[in-house]
Amino acid sequence: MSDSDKPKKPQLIQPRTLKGFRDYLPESMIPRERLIQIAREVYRSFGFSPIDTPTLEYLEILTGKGSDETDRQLYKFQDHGKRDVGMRFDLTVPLARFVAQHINELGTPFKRYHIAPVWRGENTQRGRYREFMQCDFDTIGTLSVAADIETGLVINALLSAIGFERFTIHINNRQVLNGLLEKQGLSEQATPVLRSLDKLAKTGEDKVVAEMIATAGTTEEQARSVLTMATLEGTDQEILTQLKPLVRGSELGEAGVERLEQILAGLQSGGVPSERIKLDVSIARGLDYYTGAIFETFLDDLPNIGSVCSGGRYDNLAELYTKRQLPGIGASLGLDRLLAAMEELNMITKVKTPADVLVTYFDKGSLGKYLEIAASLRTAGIKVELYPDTKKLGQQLKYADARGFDYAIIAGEDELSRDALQIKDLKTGQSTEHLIANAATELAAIIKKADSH
RNA sequence: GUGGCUGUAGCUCAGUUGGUUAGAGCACUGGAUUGUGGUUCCAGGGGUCGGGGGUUCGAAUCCCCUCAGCCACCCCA
Repeated sequence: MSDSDKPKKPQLIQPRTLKGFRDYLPESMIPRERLIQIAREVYRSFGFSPIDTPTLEYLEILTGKGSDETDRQLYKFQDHGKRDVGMRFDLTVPLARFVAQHINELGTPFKRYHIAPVWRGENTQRGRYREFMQCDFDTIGTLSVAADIETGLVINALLSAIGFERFTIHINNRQVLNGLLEKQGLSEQATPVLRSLDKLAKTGEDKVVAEMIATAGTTEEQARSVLTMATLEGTDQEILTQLKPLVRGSELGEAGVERLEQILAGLQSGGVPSERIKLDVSIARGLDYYTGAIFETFLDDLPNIGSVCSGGRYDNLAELYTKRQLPGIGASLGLDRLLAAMEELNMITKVKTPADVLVTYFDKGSLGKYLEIAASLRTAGIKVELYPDTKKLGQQLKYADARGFDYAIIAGEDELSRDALQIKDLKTGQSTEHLIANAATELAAIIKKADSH
């Protein structure tokens, strides 16, 4: 038989995902959804409302602020109607468009949260993907310090609800930085100066000074004075005291310091433990549009992973799309970073099922009975899976074990003849017999008790 | 976008100076006289050695290209 006569193998397409794009298996999706669920509940508990916007926007909406970086990272193409479109690269630009378009219906202040994927065609690295989730919350249309404080309260509530106890919210105010720059005659070069300053923790003082001289054209003296302020140390109160003379004479700077004092006091009133708050004059965040309070949150046990929740105040969110000035403040939870951190800190229990209980399919003729049992358990709020085949009990339990179920229901002819079933605790291996009629309430109580531990 | 490192089974890797039918552990599927898992034992499925081209009698092994991953830089609106 020659090669050409051999039956051809069907040509298979290699299953693969695009660079920077990921599949999520149940094992990783379950903790992921849990985190998103917690974020939703916390946001809602502060009165933020959910919104969503389209994945695709007109290209001009997204490139409005255009820079080379935008071009490099934006996924863009022409749709079938020859329109130039792009995929959103963050949730802030769509929010700006959204409020410009709907602010009259929404009214101010407007508080929204938005949890959705965004796309950036940037180079991949650990923790940096081309498709990733953002979890933003923002308050639009108020300058009140109450909104600034609330942002910190939300961050505290979020991380606490997720299960973190040891974390620090670093707080700064761009006004202070800008006030100082104003005094130094560096207002024009604010952006490159702050961009350099933001690298302080990473590269060290001398390099930052060198970069400021090189890229922002400052004198060494100017650069040093910016650093003097940025490297102030001590308690929050001590830093505030040292800050005051440094900004004296700059209206902006003085207002900024006062604002910081109010925010710190407010967070305390709001119940945030003082060890979780740190006035940090060195954080600037690269983003140009921040004009007021700035937040970055670090895990005390894993500071190297970077900020897991950051944000800040901006003066004019939607200036590209409307004449109406809309100030606001918001922040974003770094979902991927947080999940990576939780994994590293062993805060994630590995399960492959969302269900609590596996109902084994034991006696072939009793499928109806098993369906009834499963239904009654669900009615009691228990998540239940019914095994679909009458395999040997040992194998069904093996399945339950491998997937991470906590309990199995076992009921063969013997139990069913007594209108009873066994609840087997898969962690301890012990089983108890219950009347079917009472099983749902009793199991719900058992689960509740186990959860509270 | 720039530079460096890596790529053998789903995962972690072994594979002698290029030499027959490419291996192990874990995982997966099934079984160990048909009502109880996480231990053990047995068996099985699964790999065009990332892909393409080249050198060679012969390539997982050497060369080129490409794709993907990791690290650093850039950047992070």
